[in-house]
Amino acid sequence: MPELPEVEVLARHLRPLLNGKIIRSVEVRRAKVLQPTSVSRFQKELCGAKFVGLHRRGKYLLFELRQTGEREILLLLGHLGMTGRMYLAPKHVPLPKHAAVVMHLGARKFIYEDARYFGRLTLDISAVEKLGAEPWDNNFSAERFYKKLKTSRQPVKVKLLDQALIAGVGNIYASEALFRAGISPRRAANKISLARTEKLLAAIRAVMQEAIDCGSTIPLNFAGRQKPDGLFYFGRAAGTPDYYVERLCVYDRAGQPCVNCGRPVKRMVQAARSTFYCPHCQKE
DNA sequence: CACCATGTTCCTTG
DNA sequence: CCAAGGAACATGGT
Repeated sequence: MPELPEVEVLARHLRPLLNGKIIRSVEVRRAKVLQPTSVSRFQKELCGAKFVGLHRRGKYLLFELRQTGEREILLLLGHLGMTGRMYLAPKHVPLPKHAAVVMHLGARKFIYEDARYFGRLTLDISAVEKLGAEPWDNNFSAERFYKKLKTSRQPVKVKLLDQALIAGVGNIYASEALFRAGISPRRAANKISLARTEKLLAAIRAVMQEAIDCGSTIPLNFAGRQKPDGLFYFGRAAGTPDYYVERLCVYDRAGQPCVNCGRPVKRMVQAARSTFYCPHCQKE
């Protein structure tokens, strides 16, 4: 469930649940997700530690932990990959098939499960240093965005997925933001005007903020495995009965009418990923 | 069986 | 050296 808005909503959900909880023991069922941290080091560092904070950076979660009586804060980095989930469950419930890491917290346990094991839960936090700006970072102006885009001839859609440029945009919200800004996904990054870049940055922020608001409003079951559980790509804001009615404008809507002009939404492949767009509303 | 999937990293090619 | 493209990772859904 993994672009910036989903991770942000998850962080807000988990923060109060984990805060103050002490890790009694750690079960690693798939060592791959800890890499390059070893299972023994992971267990040694985490056992007895207390959760004292939780932050999001891009699509990453940063858990802050502290051993009793110690000053130093230990950082644990989480990433959900494509199919990762993190949630708390009562201690006695059976583990899901793809549980990768389980932290026993007493009455409850913290579960990281991931059907495809593309995600991470590791003490190696080096990935965060490589990230670009947060979309709302005051230091990240349209001018700076524009200068970054100037250095590449790649299609703008592909550049939006570059986490070193701007952190947190994934395949769904890249298409949505470009539709919102009226920019063709095919447009070369270095050929976008400053004025268009301003529209694009505003669109990215708006699309992300609306998704966060949506995810904060609709009922979510983070432990569930049904389609809308813990996800809100397909949610509609406010707790209306039809909350999983399509909310996105173009993503996964190939062949359906554009919400703007009524002409069919198209799908194409860029850098081996699907892009959805309206050829009429998004000119080159 | 074929093809698709919210992400990142590594290898190859030009 | 760099940018760009594609495969790999591993599993499940349609």
